[in-house]
Amino acid sequence: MTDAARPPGRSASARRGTERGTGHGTVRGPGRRPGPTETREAILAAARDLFAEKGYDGASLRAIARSAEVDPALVHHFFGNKEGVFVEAMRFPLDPSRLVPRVLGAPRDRLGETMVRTFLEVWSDDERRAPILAMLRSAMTNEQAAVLLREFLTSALFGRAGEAHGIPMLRINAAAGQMIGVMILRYVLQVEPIASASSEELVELLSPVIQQYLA
Amino acid sequence: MTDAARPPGRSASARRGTERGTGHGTVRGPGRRPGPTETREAILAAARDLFAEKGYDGASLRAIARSAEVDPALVHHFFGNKEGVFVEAMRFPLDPSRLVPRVLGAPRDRLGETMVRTFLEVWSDDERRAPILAMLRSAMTNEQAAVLLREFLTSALFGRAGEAHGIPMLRINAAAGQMIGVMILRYVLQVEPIASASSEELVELLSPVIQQYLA
DNA sequence: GTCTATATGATGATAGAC
DNA sequence: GTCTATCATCATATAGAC
Repeated sequence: MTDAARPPGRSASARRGTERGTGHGTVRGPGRRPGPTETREAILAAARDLFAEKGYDGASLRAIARSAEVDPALVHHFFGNKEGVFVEAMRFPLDPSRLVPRVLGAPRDRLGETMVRTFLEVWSDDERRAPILAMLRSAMTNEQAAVLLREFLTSALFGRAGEAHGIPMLRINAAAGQMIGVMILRYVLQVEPIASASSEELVELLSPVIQQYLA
Repeated sequence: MTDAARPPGRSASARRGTERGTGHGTVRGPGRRPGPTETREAILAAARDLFAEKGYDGASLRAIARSAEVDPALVHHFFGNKEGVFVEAMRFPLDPSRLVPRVLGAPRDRLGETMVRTFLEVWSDDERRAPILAMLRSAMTNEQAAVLLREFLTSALFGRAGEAHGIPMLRINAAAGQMIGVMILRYVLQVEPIASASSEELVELLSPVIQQYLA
């Protein structure tokens, strides 16, 4: 179902406040409520966080509803089923059509550094890390999610990079493996000292290796 | 409502399908059966497989019992609770006191190659890959498992390597990240072409990088 | 749009019969 | 040692009232 029917403008509402139900702080005039816009987004935000933390199987619809402070039945109402919530929450985890050209558009002798910086930039940002972590965690134990992530990696990222610059696919895989592995150690397992290392330290450490793979 | 009559679903006492044997060829005289040895091991074998496939949270005790063809209550009888099964199944996923010296005992100019070969050897073997995959999958979504794996990595593997050879810990982390990331792409996500690459191809591809980190 | 109520089934765990 | 029976809790999903 498309979100064709959106109420115009007007975003003031006490929907997600600390208290719900009777007695909002904001006085609302007569007329219909602002519509599903806010609730829908609240559910998606909660879903992204929970999928990121627990993976697809570990994040329950009820927990998502609880976190978004809505009724579990509403989640079904908006998205049909759990898979619907997931694919919607995973929409545009990152935009490869922007990121890949940015990395590969760098001077040939700085490909490695640029890729490392791009990776670190995305993973440092909570908002952008969440959907990626969600995909990764889900793909580790859920076959459907694994297929989704594999397709995304091969066609949207690796393929785009390979055909445009003639870099052997195996080397792209190795470079990606280096970055993914480091991100898991840093952000998931939180192994020291790499978890606390600064971005600059990591750029210095990893750039030569990625450069070696890509050039 | 109490569902009093639950169909057992399988025949009375078809004990084990695969003959796991006692291991020693000695003929046993009359008397009582060898005890719980077989059943216990069967449960652990099934647990290792299921934890490897689904991770800690995804593998249920009932599924483990089903796979081992024993009653679910037996699992509790032997191991107390789910955590008990897990720690028992994870006993000696690999022996760091053998592997680390083997890698670091190599000639200095072949450290990288030796580490890559050791990694590939362990991961290529289904029996040895299973418990590692189980730990990794579990650690991705379960905090307790993550602590377990982090402790194991830092103290048993990285620490041992670092203090003995004066290699900066951050470089060890980076090398481990490279190998872990590649193993995930190869064995979990099964991204091509790295999933189908031969061991020799990977040795050629990865050894220089690991060498660079460790030397 | 929102919620109550409910159908249906799986999970971890325990008590106790043989 | 092995199993039946049961508990309390959680899950996904649906039907339908307001």
